Amino acid sequence: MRVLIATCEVDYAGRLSAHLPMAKRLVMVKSDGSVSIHSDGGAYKPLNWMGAPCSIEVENRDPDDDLAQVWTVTNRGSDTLRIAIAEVEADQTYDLGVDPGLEKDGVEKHLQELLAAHPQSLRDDLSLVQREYYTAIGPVDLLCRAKTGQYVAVEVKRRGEIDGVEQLTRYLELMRRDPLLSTVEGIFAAQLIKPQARTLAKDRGIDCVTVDYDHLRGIEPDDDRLF
Amino acid sequence: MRVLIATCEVDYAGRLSAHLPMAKRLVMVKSDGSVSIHSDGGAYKPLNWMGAPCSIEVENRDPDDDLAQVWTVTNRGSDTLRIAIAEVEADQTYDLGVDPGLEKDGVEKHLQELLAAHPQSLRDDLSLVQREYYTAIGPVDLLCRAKTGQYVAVEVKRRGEIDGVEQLTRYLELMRRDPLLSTVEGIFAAQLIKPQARTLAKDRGIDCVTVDYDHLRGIEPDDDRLF
DNA sequence: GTGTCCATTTCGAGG
DNA sequence: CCTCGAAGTGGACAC
Repeated sequence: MRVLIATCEVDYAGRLSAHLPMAKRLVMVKSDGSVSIHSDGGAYKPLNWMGAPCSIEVENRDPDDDLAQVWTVTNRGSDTLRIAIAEVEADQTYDLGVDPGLEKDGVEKHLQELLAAHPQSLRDDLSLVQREYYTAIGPVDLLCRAKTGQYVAVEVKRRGEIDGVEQLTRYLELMRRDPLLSTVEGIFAAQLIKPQARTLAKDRGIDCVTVDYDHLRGIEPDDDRLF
Repeated sequence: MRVLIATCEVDYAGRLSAHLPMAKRLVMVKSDGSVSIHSDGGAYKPLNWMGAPCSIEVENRDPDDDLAQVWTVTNRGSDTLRIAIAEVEADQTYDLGVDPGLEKDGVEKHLQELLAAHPQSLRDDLSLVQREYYTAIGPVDLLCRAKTGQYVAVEVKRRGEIDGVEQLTRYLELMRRDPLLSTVEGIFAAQLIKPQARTLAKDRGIDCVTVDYDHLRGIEPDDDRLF
């Protein structure tokens, strides 16, 4: 990885056009060729960038020139990033090796697994029919069945917002065209459900259930005998 | 801005849990206190980060210890980022000043402005009633009216996908409850419309129009006399 | 502050 | 390869 601190002006032309006036910034060049230009503020997102794969062409200018170097970064498409460097304050290259990678825990998939193992925590008369039940327009997170035989489709979200309700509505609409599932009900399950989503769900006849991730994770298989 | 190259192990606990094994990485500390940890690959997104506002507490360890320093970064919520540093290869601080900022051209807002100025390019009998017409659930990009008096709601996207059709559908459903707008029609306008979105729009009785940004931008005010 | 929507979103999974 | 959905999404803007 190469890290420059340089006074530069940047122009991007591609999916949109963008311009950065001359100022001192950090330029990061990764070993895959990707380039990102960071300022000393804002979030982690760079001001400008070019993702890999791309190629960098460097043009050196005369010492008398206002510009020391001009980089032209292009990718396979028609995107172009032009970095005009007036002055370089630092230029270091480091060998970081390959990163062993990030391990995550607590995302939607995990929540879905826990609910698939304990559908009673959604409603005590439910049992699992299938996880990732495939419809023509996408997979329903959980398909369950009540003791009465009634089918129930469950959409699982980490945070319950309007989009999730729309998604479940589409699934329900499609599933109900199948005679076997003509009366399928919907449950919208999330760790936190926003009021707007709750309102829309109610309007659509969909039940909302908030789930406690930590509590679910604490349920040991042995605890099932309590039912 | 402070830039470290350090062999470190990182743990994040907050909206999820995440762990990074010991490896050499770049640690960027911005003057607002935000921290991001980058590897030498992937896109611009860091492996882990903590956005401002946050505070950093540094604990120095014994020289004999396996760890040189342990940073604990916390924000106002309950998020915690723990950076355990075994070895520091580089540690530089630079004064970058405040960035003059990015100027963009070609995003959805511009497309919306151009279409507001030339609604005939969507359908030749349309004139603009209002841009950003506010409904209770969000703003409709363009509200237009045909020569017959018929109202037309337009949703503008850079790329037309299913979400955009859902969005316009929600607006239409709500607007039609208003007697004045009870027959409002919908137009889905984008530079590129994906087949699934086109199919869904057709099913909902919504017209699709693909628009050419460069061509629209080329229409001079004088050209209007051609109508 | 909350709510909604855009983004050069990035990222990953699945067909 | 594309398509779709999730993200610690982040960021802007209106209410």
